[in-house]
Amino acid sequence: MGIKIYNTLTKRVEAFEPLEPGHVKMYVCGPTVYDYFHIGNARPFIVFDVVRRWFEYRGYRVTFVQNITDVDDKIINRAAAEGVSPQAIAERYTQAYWEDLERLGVLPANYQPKATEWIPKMVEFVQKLIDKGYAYVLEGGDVYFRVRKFEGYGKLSGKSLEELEAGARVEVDERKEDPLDFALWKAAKPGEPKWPAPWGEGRPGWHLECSVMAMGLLGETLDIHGGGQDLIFPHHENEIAQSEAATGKPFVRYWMHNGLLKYQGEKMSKSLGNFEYARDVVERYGKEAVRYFYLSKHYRTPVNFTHEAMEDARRAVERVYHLLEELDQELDRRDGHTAELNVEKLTKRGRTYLAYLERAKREFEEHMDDDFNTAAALGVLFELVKEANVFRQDVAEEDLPLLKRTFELIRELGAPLGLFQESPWRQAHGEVQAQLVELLIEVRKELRRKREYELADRIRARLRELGIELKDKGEETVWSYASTGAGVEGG
RNA sequence: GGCGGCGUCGCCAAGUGGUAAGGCAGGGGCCUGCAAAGCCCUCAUACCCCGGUUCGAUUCCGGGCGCCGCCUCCA
Repeated sequence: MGIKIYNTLTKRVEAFEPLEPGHVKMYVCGPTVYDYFHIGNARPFIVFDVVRRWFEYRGYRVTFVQNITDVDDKIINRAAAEGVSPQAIAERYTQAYWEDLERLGVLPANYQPKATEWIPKMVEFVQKLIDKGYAYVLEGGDVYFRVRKFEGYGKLSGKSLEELEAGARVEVDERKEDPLDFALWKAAKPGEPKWPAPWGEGRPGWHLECSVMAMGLLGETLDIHGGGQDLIFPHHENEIAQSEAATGKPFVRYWMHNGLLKYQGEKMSKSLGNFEYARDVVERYGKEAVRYFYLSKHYRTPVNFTHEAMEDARRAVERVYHLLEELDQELDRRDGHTAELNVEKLTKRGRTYLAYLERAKREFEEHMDDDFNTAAALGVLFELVKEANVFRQDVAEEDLPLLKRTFELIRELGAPLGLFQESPWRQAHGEVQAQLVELLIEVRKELRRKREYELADRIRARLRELGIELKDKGEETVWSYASTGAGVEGG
């Protein structure tokens, strides 16, 4: 039935058809590298990471571009404040950006172009707009885009020129032909980074880079362009104007915008000062809790950040890992890892359960296809966890392959969400350590047999302090790495 | 003021024209030497309010109220 997407441009959910069959070309606005990104900034990174993974899950080839804005007022200001070069700031935070994405489990984009590496292309692009009469040069060397000349300005944000004019704030630059016009090129000021251009040295305006790099890497018409809702106006509106003015072709076919993160009821924002760095939140709750936190909501709705919610998310993720661990160890105990699934041999109960597994998978996929409804999909996944927990209580020998199938299915469905792929078990921490733990379990088993509970409990308590959790099941004991703090993440 | 979004259990959050998934928290029980995990039972009868359409609306329409975002750099 295919993937459906809510398109900001049409304000409707539409069936997705890529321009080139089987190949999705998507672009998402990346960071301005002047600081670590905050937990709110992490939302689009995670959301579009999942969009990308879902297309791949569905068999599409995806070319995903995410830019890095490494020349900008904020970088220049920060550099001045620290007394270092803008380049040094940009390099430092570009590096940090990559590190943080990795910590969030976000797959790297296929292309991560830096604005400073595309300046000549941008200059060409501006020249083209000037030649076509869509842009004009002011005396000092600033170049502006002539908004009124572009028919359809406002189609993305739903704004009319009249409204915009009425709402226009006091305009600093009186030399502009029209208050609505926006900067394509900023003339160099003393001490600022600058590049040569036919109309004078300077640097590109913010909107310009996205258009130039997106079209440079993906072609004149993109399938998908994404970003936060706060970018709809003016950023994306301006991108459309300049791109379509230059090429005469539709710039983007599906515009996707994620909702924003609130913090204590207000928008989380650097300028308001009410934010927490993504890296700190990941450190505290683990990457999967952060991903779960976002994915348990629809990507277009606003969400409120609280530590309670992060803690809940952490526990929810833990619940799934507990099941995986139980399944794995049950398979170990009963030599079930190699058993082949053969429907003929299953018990009646097993067949019913298998049918359920298949239905769950289908429902999960349908929800994901429906405008990436990760919240509903996760609902299906947790229902599966529940059913699996019931099923595994009493499994006939013939049905053992279903335990394996359950384990695999959770991994399979978790993969496009970037969840449940970790190994919180022994292999994540090395064989020797695992054998040591098992040795202690052996000793403790003996102690319990002798009813020397005091010592047995001390072993359990001390291991707990080391992040290793023991759970007794009658005579046997299963163990896992505890997930408080960084535990589940393999810490 | 203009544009857009949102208002579902204590908290988070899907969803549907025929009385509502899931997670977290809570209560009772089973299991256990104890614990942890798990299981079973329980946990929305005004789905913001008021009208309307309908045999029937939380779901559609209209009007309110409240909250949020954008209109300025911002994911």
